[in-house]
Amino acid sequence: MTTIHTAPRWRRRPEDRPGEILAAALEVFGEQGLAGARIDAIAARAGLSKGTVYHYFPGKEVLFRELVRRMVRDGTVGIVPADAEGPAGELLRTFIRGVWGRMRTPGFHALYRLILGELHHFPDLTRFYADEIAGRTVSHVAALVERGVTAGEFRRVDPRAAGRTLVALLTQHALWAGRPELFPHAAGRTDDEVLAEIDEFFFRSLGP
Amino acid sequence: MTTIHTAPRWRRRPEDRPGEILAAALEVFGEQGLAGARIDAIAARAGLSKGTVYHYFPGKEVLFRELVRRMVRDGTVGIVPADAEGPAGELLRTFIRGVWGRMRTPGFHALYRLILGELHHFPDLTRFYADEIAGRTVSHVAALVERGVTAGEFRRVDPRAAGRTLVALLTQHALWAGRPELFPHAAGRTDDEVLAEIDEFFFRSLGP
DNA sequence: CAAGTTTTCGACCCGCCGGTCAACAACTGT
DNA sequence: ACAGTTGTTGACCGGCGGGTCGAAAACTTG
Repeated sequence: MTTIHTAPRWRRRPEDRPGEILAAALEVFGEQGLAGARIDAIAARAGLSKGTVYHYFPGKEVLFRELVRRMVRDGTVGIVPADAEGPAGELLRTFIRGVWGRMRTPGFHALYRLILGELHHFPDLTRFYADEIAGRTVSHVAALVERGVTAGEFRRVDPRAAGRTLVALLTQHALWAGRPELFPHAAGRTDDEVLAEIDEFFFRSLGP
Repeated sequence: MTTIHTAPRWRRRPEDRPGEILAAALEVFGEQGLAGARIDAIAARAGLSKGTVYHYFPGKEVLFRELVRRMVRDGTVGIVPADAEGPAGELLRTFIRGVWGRMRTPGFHALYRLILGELHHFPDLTRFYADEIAGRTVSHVAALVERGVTAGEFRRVDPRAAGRTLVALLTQHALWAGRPELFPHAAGRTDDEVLAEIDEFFFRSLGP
């Protein structure tokens, strides 16, 4: 008599589940919004059943909070480096490439949509995002611009205005690039071309 | 015996109802999203009961469609004027002021949020928006920039890239200005100051 | 391999909300 | 003043989906 070791119908992988669930949640929340997302859909996209989701997260709202909090935190890592050496223009260009790279990942759209559309339900997360992301990035650019101004590398501009300008250009172009069916202006442009456009316009207006 | 004409408990105003309902719907949809908005809430905000909403609109989705369609259509009127006389710089500045004025109304946020977050449920509206708004505005700016370039008023730039730049700046700054608790960068700036920033940056990078 | 542990499943419960409808109140015409 | 019309109401229904829970399957330990 041969004992047949069939493959188990499913495996226990408690280490990986939370991450898988959060990844699926980002997709579904990003497409359907907080209210429109169904837990069944998140579970299915993660290859699980609903009960398992509730085994790791106590409810929809907590899952949402955890997701946003993690995304926002991870989004900052590496984006805002300690002040480095070199001309401000170079530092700004590496910063631009770094931010652009992150913004062109599929997760960025979902996250931005959630921040814009759902974050007001969570005042603490609103404050967290405003402080950790929105405020910091502009301030960081402003600091770099200011260095360039005092070094005579750029003309005298309001550093914070320049920071807003750059962040606005990057954000909006990333949004457009991710939804070509909705924003046809950028159709046919590669990421590098778009980046070159932004670079050209931004630094041109900083020149003396 | 005196006949007392008490004021009626409610009045029949069939002409005004659709508009009132749509206005309330814009607010509630804007705050809660398509799935999160409750018809009761829309009715209450319009000072009506749920049944009346269903008297004028056959259902939630149709109400949403009607709302977006009307908003998008009204949003274009006057924004894109026929080609007028004068230097391109002047035409661009009046265009900028016009667009900025519309974008700084409270309805713009709600609408933009809905376009970004919900419009993918309605492919026909997606196409409609892409064609009527997103495409046209950038093309319009590009046309004006091109005039300025051939007239020697601006340096030689890619007109469409310039169009994207301007629209990106206006859109993001309007978004920020409407949510200061989420985007603290622009705190304390008046609309005119923001507009001056955009103007300065944009035209500076068009100069020879 | 047996007993114990923990992950996973899926059937079930129940409150909420989109949608319905009959009654009613505000109008209109005569 | 009365009948007819229709805008408006609010109680009601049914399905959907968030959340629960017992049982079964996958591991672990000895």
